[in-house]
Amino acid sequence: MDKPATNIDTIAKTCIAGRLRLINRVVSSIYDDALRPFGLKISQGNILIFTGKLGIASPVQICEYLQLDASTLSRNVELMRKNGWLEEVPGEDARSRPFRLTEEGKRLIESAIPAWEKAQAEAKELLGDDFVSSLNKAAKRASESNRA
Amino acid sequence: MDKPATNIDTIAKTCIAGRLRLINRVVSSIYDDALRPFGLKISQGNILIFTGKLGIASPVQICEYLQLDASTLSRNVELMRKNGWLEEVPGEDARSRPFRLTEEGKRLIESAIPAWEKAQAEAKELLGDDFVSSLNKAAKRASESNRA
DNA sequence: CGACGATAGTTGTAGATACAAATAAAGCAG
DNA sequence: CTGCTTTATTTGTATCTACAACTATCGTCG
Repeated sequence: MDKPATNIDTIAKTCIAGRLRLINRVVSSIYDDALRPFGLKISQGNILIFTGKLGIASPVQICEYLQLDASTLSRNVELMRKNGWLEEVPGEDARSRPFRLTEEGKRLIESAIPAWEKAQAEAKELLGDDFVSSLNKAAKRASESNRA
Repeated sequence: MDKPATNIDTIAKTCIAGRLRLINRVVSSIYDDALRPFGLKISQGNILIFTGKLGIASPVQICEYLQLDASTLSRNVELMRKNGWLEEVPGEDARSRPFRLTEEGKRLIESAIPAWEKAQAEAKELLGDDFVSSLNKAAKRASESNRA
């Protein structure tokens, strides 16, 4: 009710961003470790997955879904294209550079699924059911937020 | 009960790491925007906060609390030292390089608190109470996990 | 059709992040 | 005291990330 003076200890104990970033580091490392044998990191893995879901994906679509900066996606796509996992698809609008999974990209995903399942189980175990169940709703909200 | 074949759609809909990374991007940008007038980002802010909490902090302590790689911290500390927010403190063990907040660093934190409060409120509003309440427990677990 | 604003991507720059390898000092076994 | 192991940190390298600025194309209004 009252508004106590915020101090360093309060921030250390309650900062949402700090906690999220910490959890993010730990969880990403779980998935990165599991996917390392495939030369894949979860950052790129999620882009591949959404590309596969869309069939033909435009950068702007992926950026909107994942709330990624366009320049970040651009560089990630370039790397995955070099790896042979994605290929460009010519489209009508010359401004856009849509892309899709290559056959090799599809095979990569298929082969990495057991590793993903293992990481997913480990993350669930670590974070607890409460947190994981509330994650969906929060992610939906965040994905739909239009911060710039 | 049964174990259905995991497919791309399942992963897209359920991947914990993907959701966390998405939320992390959105939430970090809320705090970064709020802190930008101070030349501070939330990544460095959290290190400053924990340093302040400890008084004199060693890299290894901060890394353990925040589950940060030592090399990451090393570079972040170097930047903040150049900014005049942190200073080294000589210690007994010549292997360690403990540091603490400078007066300027303390003033920076004090002045940025209202901006932090604003970002914190915005993040809470965006993510919802369920998620935020489950965050503490999850972060504690993640912080104590000894991956690595 | 021509100018102009909106949309889509890329490039320059910089910080955040981690892994592997290198460096340096402490501790310990003998 | 000497050599080996452990601990603490830094450096090399690469990816992830975003902001600002730039380029190219599209749409539209006249």
